[in-house]
Amino acid sequence: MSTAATAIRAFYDALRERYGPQEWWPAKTPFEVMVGAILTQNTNWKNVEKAIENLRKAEALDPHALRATPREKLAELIRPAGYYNVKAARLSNLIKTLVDEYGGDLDAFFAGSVASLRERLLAVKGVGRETADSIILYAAAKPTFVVDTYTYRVALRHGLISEDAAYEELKSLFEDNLPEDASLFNEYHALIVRVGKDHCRKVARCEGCPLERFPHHRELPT
DNA sequence: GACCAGGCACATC
DNA sequence: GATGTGCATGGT
Repeated sequence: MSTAATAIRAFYDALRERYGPQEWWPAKTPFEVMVGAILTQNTNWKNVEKAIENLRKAEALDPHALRATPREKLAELIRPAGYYNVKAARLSNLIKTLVDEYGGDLDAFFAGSVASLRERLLAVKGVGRETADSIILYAAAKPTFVVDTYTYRVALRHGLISEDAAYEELKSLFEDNLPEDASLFNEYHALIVRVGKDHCRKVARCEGCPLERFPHHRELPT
């Protein structure tokens, strides 16, 4: 087995042992996962929760209701999540596709291969690679590895990648060295976010990190 | 008051 | 293809 594969698996074991199952994504339904995936772009999850709660209270948290909500009203409701005008437009784009082309039926929207679903999602303006992968993994429960800032930081700080590693490179690093299993990808990404929040922020607190015994403490780019 | 947080599209070179 | 910029709230 390659060095990378050994490290990827050892990291997982160490994280899983320390933290246990994460039971992601923190949402009640696949549709809420989709909404949350847009709202959490470059944004603290706590703020997203407030926005989702506003949508719920306004009874706008389902495909058809959200489709019928005017842009300005939507922006107002999701305000706590920040970038509210941009996100209202992005959310509208995604919901418009879901409702107008798939009748608001998530199973229909999610049908087919991971590759085809990913293309379908990336065609929506406002859905980039991380958002698409999050929806595929956490809403559709299909195997794709989600890369985010935490994935990058943890992998860089612990010597798995170089500073200029691209998204797809990081994604392949995990996918090529793990069995193709949606449950495993789900758990692994959630654990990375967990250790990222606890220990691997821009200003790292490496003491007590479950990955402490691995090569670490490489500086992050500014 | 600065810094940070589970990105993305767009302009420009 | 790489790099820079606007978008915005709420917690530390």
